[in-house]
Amino acid sequence: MEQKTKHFRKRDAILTCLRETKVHPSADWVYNQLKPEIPDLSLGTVYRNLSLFKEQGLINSLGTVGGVERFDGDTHSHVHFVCAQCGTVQDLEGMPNLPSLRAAAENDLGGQIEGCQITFTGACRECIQHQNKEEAV
Amino acid sequence: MEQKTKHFRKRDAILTCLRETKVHPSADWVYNQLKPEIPDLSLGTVYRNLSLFKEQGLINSLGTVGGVERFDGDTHSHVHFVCAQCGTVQDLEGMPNLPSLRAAAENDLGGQIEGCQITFTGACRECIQHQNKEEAV
DNA sequence: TTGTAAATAAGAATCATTCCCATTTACAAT
DNA sequence: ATTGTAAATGGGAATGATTCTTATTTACAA
Repeated sequence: MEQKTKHFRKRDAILTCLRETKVHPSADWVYNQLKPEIPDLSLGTVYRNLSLFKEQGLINSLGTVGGVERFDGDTHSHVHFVCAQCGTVQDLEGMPNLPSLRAAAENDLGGQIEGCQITFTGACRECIQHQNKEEAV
Repeated sequence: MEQKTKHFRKRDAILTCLRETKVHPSADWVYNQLKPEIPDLSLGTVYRNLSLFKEQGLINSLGTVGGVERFDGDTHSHVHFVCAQCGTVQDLEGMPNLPSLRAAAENDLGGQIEGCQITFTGACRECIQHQNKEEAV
């Protein structure tokens, strides 16, 4: 019974992991993150639960980056920036006018809007710095 | 030489196909659309050229819908609506404040912004109507 | 202790996308 | 016209993320 203290639902561990990180991870990242503390964790379980959380609205999907789906445990309305080179995702705060944008969209559409996703792409600061170094050689 | 008139680069056919439709198609859709008039077209060629166009900025990718990448031959700045049920994509016109949004993002970021993608999700008019019919039974 | 429904592990299956290489095409030089 | 050659392509194999299947394990209540 020494497991009792360390034992928790894997489901909870996956959700907690997602909520505690800001890297907007993939399923595989979550799996590798948890594997050391939960050695008998299966990748299928990570996929299954992420998919479940998504249905329940507990997390959001950012869509795919480089062919791999990325998730966000922070469901409050915000904007993302994705570096096209390294795949890093960061949050952008202080975006104005999001509600007015949604209102305008609702106005233009015959359907029912449920969600909105705003993603900027480009090159992050680190990738730009690395490029500059290479060019200097 | 009777091919001469009908012959054009497959590359051109793919780009034209994408520019003439508003369905924001997948690679597979483009392939099936062109196959009757170009029987020896290969799916690999469609993927290869779409990928090339994307690099060259001739087309945009909308990301994946239901696990399949969707493309847009219309590169002018606009907003999309994706029906989560049937996967239909439509353009939303008349969105205000997009430039101010980008300016705010640029301000908040240490990197270089190159693109912006705004996507609303929900249920399109047709899917809502179908649901209502079913509920009435 | 037992029944049972949910959760899981492990690995097979699926399927969109990419890769590889032999062949074909376009086009310029001869 | 012929030839050379670099780009484009077809076809099919390879890849890899994701989903599915099934037997097993767990939690928990009776």
